[in-house]
Amino acid sequence: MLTFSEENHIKSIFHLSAISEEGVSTNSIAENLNTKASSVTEMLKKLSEKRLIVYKKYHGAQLTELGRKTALNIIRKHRLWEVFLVEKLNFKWDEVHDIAEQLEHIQSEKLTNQLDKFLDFPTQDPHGDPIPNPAGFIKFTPKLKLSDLNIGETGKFIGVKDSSSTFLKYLDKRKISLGCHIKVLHQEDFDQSLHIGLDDTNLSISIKSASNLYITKI
Amino acid sequence: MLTFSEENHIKSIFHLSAISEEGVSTNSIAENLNTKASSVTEMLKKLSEKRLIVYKKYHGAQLTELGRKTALNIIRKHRLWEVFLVEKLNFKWDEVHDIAEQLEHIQSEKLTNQLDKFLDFPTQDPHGDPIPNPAGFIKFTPKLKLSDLNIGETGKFIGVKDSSSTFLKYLDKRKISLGCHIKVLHQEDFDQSLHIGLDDTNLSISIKSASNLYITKI
DNA sequence: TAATATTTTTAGGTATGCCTAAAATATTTT
DNA sequence: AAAATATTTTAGGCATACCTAAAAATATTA
Repeated sequence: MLTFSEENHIKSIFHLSAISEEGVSTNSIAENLNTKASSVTEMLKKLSEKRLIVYKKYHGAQLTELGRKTALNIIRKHRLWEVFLVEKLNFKWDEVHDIAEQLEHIQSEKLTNQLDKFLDFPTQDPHGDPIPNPAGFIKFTPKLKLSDLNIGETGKFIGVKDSSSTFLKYLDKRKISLGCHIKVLHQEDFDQSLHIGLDDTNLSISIKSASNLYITKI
Repeated sequence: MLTFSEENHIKSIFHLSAISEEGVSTNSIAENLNTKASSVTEMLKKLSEKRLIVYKKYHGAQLTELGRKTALNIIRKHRLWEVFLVEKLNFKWDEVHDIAEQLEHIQSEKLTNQLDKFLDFPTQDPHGDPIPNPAGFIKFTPKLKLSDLNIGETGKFIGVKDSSSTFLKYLDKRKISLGCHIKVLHQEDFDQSLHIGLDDTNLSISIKSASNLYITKI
């Protein structure tokens, strides 16, 4: 049985591992968890004793197979709860994270599996991230961007890559909101900008903006 | 924001208050929470400072109005989650308590209210206990026993008063299991024993046993 | 490669929530 | 009402999970 803090550290190391193959640095974990490097060092020693990570002083942490399984189980729970909140309780995409952060720590394998069944075994969470199966297997599917679609295809807007407030305001102004359906109508040759159909209106967005929008094909 | 431990103490005091009008004793709380009297004393001081209880040294604790509201909110969450687990995730009555003990601490008013709506505003949990409304109002309905039914009425078996293993074995042998429907067919004059209909079989049980079975009318 | 800068660890401190044992208070019995 | 018993509080410890500041190790750069 792990504490909330231990679980959060494991999860953090998992997410940060995706970025580089190297050990995950103490500072990056501290930053990710809004805590201090010295606190992380203590925790790394503990997790190492519990065989969840391999830790060498001054050289960061790497998850063991056990640690990876543990992380994926937490992520599985997090994402299943997010699906539940959005699909069953009518939450919006951007409201679910904090609640799922709490729910992901609930301990009951049966609960997780029954929830999975109740939701009809979803493969993605509301942000388009894959949901690990009970064995901790995760299907790695690179996130699709709007700019990856071919002319004529339609996508559902599920997230942003760069979430700077300037960009979010840009989206607001153009009424591009989460969950809306976007059809790629045409691409300009000279600047690669895209003409897109959104509800009943057409508009044009730069290739830079288009590659900042995550979508799922529909 | 209260810690899990603070919430558990508040809940414990609420449940123990139902028994007597007096202040709830340190020892009874300790026993209820599987902890020690000295730990409870510390906590009572803290809860008193937070205006959740009135605490006088050596004379136990009583909830303030704020404390009562707090307790009822936790109980509301606990019971709503129990309904969710039984009705939506197919848990059995006796499997839900430990999970609900965890879920009752999740902080999100919106979550609680959306869950309430999703479950179609249930008024009772799977054990027949009433669910407080968002304002902390609880409809006190004395638990019905099988012996309270009139001849011809049918009840759903939702719990036992005395849960001694001899009694549970007695129920097992007679195939009286949680959730089953029991119709009162006839009462013997000389010993008040009841003839009851259970699925396709009839059987006879003593008035003592009948007043040990909690039911809801259906 | 030596000096400097950055990162990480260690050392020592705090709050929470638990514990045991001893002291203080309340209750019951004689 | 005094003695015996039971309950409750205080005092002092322990583990977790945080913190700051100083020391140690690593990385960078001149």
